[in-house]
Amino acid sequence: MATDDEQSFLDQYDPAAFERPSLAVDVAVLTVARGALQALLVQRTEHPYLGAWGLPGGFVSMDESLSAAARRILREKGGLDKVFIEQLYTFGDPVRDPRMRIVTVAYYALLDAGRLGHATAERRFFELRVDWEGETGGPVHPVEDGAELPLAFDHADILGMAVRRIRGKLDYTPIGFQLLPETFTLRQLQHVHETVLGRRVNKDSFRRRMLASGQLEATGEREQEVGHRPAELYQFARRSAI
Amino acid sequence: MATDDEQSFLDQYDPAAFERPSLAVDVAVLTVARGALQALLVQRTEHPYLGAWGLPGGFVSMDESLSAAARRILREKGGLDKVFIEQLYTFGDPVRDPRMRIVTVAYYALLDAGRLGHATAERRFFELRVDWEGETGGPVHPVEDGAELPLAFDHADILGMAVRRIRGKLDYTPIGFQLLPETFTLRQLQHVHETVLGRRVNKDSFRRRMLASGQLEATGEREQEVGHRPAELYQFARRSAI
DNA sequence: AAAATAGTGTCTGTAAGACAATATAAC
DNA sequence: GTTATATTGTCTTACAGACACTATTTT
Repeated sequence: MATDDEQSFLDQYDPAAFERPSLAVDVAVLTVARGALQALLVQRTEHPYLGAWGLPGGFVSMDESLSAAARRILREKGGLDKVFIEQLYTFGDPVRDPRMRIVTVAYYALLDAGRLGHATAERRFFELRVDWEGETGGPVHPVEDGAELPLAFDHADILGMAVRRIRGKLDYTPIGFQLLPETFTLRQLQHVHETVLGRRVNKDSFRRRMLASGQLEATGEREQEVGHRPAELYQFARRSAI
Repeated sequence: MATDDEQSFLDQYDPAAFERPSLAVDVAVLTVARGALQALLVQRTEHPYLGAWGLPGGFVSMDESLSAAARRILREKGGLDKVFIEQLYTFGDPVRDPRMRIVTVAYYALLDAGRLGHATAERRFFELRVDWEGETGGPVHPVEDGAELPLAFDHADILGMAVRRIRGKLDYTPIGFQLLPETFTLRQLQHVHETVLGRRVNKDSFRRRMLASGQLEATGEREQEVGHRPAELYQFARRSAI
């Protein structure tokens, strides 16, 4: 394929010739649990921000794609496998890290509350406080005992971006299902939407809209032992039917 | 601010200790002209893809932000200043560049057709062919004399992502105005929307929706010498009034 | 006057919000 | 039966699409 010219160029090319930023990946792992939006945080074991909480992250290896790096970090630092991830935004302020120039490609991951894993002293989920409506607003901080927890680096900005993104996508794409187990009731789905959006939604139109969307498939099963009339269990409709 | 421990850590940190990808920025400059969506392409003067057309791009300097790099590239390689830009997506396939590992942060820029600058042999706008509807679909190629023009690297993927992004944002954010001069008629705005979306839109409801959105401000002026009843000229309503 | 597009008014269909009525489980 | 929520049906309102009609400019 390559011409002689191009081959000789490639042979002579020195990849180390120029100084370059480091490249990292950070992942905002979000879930809905105990009626609130929550994010997975890990306690830093290195400088800078030693001991502070932050998003799981790490450097991109030379031979892995960005999404592969995100999945590896989720596995290594979050103990999580097979979760939904999507690229969020790339943060490249020259002074976002005091050590050196580090550009980070942020991803977000969505998880149903049944798969949180076990909390440890240095890795657990924190409730998020979003003090703005819709997609207006800036950083989002976790709270602990009612107090805002400061985060390392610009990770509160990354969480803010993640919340804006999923609020925006919730009504147009099937990401709400990623926050629920395999089967769920319409009430559970509505509850997830309300928690993510930070506002109540109309029950009747939510129900009609979801059923009309073609994204839901009735399983014929019903929820059990709920102290009232049990609701039908649905699952996310794979595109196969379309 | 830094503790003694942290200071000594920072002093000893060696930024060159690990191999890392190169970091570049590519910009998809889009405009609507001659009834079609167009993109600015430059002819490559180096290997790889010597002589092929591609998006203007370049490496990120150590002390500039990503958006500053995008603006610098627009100025240096596109001869453009003060244009609307927004981050699009980061492309990091390990083999997207045959030379070495290069991760690129793609931006898109929107320009009104009156500011295209003068075309040169190695830098000009090409019409884009989008052969899918809505936001479904993959790469987008430029066309020249009816034939698809192959692009360097994964730049057709970047153009595809840019088209999906602006189609999705058009109805919710005021990006349509970025593709028009300071003042414009409702027909011109509708024409821009139709060209970007790749489909006709209903004139009456478009007009009602735009006027009700509060994003438009009548100037009191009218278009001149058009061979029919002249339309009112509008401008994008700065948020000042809200 | 003819041509062409701007702009207004009205009707219809669709979907959301509101609310009432009925259904079905646990207790 | 009581309680609590699921599910269905109906009415109202808001808005998009469609279409008819009037307005205003150039030729």
